[in-house]
Amino acid sequence: MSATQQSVFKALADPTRRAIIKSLQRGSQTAGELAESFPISRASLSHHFNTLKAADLVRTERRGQHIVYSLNATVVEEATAVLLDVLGGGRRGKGGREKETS
Amino acid sequence: MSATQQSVFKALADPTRRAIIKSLQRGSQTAGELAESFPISRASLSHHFNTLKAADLVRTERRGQHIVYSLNATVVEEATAVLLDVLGGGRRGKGGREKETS
DNA sequence: CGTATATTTAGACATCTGTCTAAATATATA
DNA sequence: TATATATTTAGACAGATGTCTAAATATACG
Repeated sequence: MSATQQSVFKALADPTRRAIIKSLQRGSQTAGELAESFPISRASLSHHFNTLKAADLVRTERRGQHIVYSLNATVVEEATAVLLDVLGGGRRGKGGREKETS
Repeated sequence: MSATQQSVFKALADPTRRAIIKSLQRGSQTAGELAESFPISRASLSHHFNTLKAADLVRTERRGQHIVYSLNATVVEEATAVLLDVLGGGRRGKGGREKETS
């Protein structure tokens, strides 16, 4: 399954990471390709990649010297579902507390 | 309109604040009522309220000594739309607001 | 007015976060 | 092997975040 709900929302809280996600939505990219789109050091970018990987929002695959990043849309869907649940009217299981998968 | 996209995702990044939002989905509550549900001080809770208000995720209304908090579902919907946009394959919304409203 | 209740603000403090530069690791290729 | 390229890791640092206690503010009521 995915990482914790907490790690996903934490990852989504940074604008650079949201931009990375959005960029990957158009297709997989190597770390170097992504780096060309962002005005921060490659080391900082790598740090963001770690956060995104911890949330399972992106997957990686080595291709020669390069590492290819791709979006894991399933986790984005799960985050969407969490928000939709808040909107949904919430007659959840008989007065029971929702299990907050933090 | 709503606050920045950044303030909304920042607000959603904390599990206590997500729980507050979820609690308010069942109906408006006073600060004191909410405080009974969370094992942190009222001062800390008030701090979270400020973050949620900054994101326009909640609205307040004074009722006597009490302050009533209610969910602003519109902003939750907007956050959902941002995530759906990532999933959607980049179809543009009318109005063309592609700018990252960080 | 004076006191009780409800909530927020102020100040402090430890921890987390995003960034950087420098160094390390991994792969490709001459 | 030696060297170049790609990416990550290590260490440092300023600023943000979440929490607390104590004090301040706002309203209600005797």
